[in-house]
Amino acid sequence: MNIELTLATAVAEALQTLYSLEVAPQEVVLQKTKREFEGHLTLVVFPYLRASRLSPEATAQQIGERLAERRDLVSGFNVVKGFLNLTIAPSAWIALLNTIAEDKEFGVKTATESSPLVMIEYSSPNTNKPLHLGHVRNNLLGWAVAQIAAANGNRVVKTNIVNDRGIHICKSMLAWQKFGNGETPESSGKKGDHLIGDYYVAFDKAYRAELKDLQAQFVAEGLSEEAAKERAEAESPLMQEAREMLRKWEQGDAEVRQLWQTMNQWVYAGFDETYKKMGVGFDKIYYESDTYLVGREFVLEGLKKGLFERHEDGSVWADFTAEGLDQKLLLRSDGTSVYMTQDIGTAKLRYDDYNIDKMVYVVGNEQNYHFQVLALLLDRLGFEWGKNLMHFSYGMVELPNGKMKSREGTVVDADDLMEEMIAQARAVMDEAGKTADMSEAEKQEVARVVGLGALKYFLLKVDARKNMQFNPEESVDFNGNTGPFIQYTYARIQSILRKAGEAGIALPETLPTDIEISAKEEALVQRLSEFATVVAQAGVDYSPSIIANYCYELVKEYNQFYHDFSILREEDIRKQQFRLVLSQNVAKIVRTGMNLLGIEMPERM
RNA sequence: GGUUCGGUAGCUCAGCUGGAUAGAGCAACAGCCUUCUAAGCUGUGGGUCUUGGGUUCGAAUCCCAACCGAAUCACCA
Repeated sequence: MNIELTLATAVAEALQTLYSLEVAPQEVVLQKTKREFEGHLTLVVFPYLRASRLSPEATAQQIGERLAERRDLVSGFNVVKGFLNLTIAPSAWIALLNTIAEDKEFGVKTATESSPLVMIEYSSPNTNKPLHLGHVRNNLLGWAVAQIAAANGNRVVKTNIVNDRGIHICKSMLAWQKFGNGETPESSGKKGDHLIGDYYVAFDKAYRAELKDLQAQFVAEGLSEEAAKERAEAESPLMQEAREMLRKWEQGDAEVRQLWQTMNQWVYAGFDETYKKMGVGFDKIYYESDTYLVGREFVLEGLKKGLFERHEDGSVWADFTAEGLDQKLLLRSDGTSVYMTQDIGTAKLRYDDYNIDKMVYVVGNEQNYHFQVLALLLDRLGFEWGKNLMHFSYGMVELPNGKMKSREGTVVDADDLMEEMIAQARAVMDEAGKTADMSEAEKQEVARVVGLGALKYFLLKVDARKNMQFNPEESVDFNGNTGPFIQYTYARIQSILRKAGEAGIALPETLPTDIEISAKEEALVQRLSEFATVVAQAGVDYSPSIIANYCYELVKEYNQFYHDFSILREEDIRKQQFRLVLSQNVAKIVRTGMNLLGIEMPERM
């Protein structure tokens, strides 16, 4: 039962009989009737005027009369200029609600073995500092995109490439050796990622102090400010030590490797905790320390095949001037890998591990250029999905006074943020006092679900492509277009259903189609049925925000309904049953939608 | 400068495969808790959809240009 398609087919038939016009039902555009007009679906007849050779009004009237013959479907119509507003028969809405109700996974398609395999890379952290607000947006988007892809019948592999090697981790290691006293997560009571992050900051601080001293010294020796700065950067002992450590790491120096292993393990333990709290996870994790050499070999192979060129100093480049881009460095003159090389290596390993049909990289928009080049590179190297790779590019999260800057201490830490949201949810809960009868454990669980729901919804409701503003004060608002508002409505529906159950009200498997229902109820059923389209659309556009906004609109509409109709006090049992089934399905669909976004729903709040 | 992306209410954002009088939330103001959970509902005020052209029955939506903002164009990742 699909009203829109049935109606579109009827319209196509009408166009055929009336005007001998061949139009596929899929091409017939029926839009939702605007609130100010009567009707459910509207056909814009302007496109058919050429065929009808009549005025817009007359054409609409003619098609309307034709459609009105389908009494099971259309109960009336009206014409406003070139707009044919069609009113769908109440029985059709009830039948539609029945089909929605019997489908436990309405709007969601399941994958089969032959479904396309989509690999989604997201998160991709560096191991030298804890996750911050920017990562949170990445993780939530990545998880949601994966869920949506799966809901559209794809096989999905969620992957993470951990940037576990390089100068950045050496800085933390060095600082830990030089400035620390051998503290561990256990001894310090800090999460591993935070501990390492602190040493990274310590390195940076010491390095800057050192640079400043050196620069002053060189200026005193007669160099200009600029030249002194350059020389200081080149000669900084701390940085040289870090580089030396990286060299040792690459040579496999046992001691350095040991330290590296230990410290990375601390960080992973910390990340795991954060991921778990955030509710995200991965099917397969790759480590850059495993992939960077693969990439190098692959580039050298490509070089042999003449795909790339070697410059005099020994560096290897890919030339994309023909594609309108620049030359891109692939190997440094000393033969070591760069970022791009590693991505090639990772791609190669993934291609060996999985039969990937589509690769999606969830990475910030500051890397748009990188992925443009990577697509061309992979294509040139012969990866079938190379040119079809999708860079799911999202905008930055800005604070009210600009970007997050670690040096200014304005970085919003992921762990802190989640804790604050949960604490805030708890405070609101306690103040409202509705959950006074809950156990402490239940209260904590509800606060967790609501606090995280607020954060997740806030970050996902905005179009991913856009930069967005995160106002720490406003974002803890739980009123209006927020996650908690949606969760609250859901919890209320659950409450009604519980009470109905306690009162012994049984819900029929199938509602009879001759119940009298109101326009608001019809509109709600219509809204519910749109969910399938919304999920499909979100799958095409890779857009979690479409689902978020749909959930909000559905819930908002339900709330108005909720205030207009009492359900448990309704005397007409058939009407009551209809409303209960309707509410139940609103809850079901909202839960499905929110779960796609990684947002849990509380049974009470 | 090149490339890419954005500019919608005081603020944060929907709407963008062209359709009727451009929508929410926040903030402001006025109402609604003996009635299924007030994290709610109702109402009021708030807009030359950056600007200028073009396409057409019709443009916030598509095209071109300008202006403003962001990102990027490293032997960093």
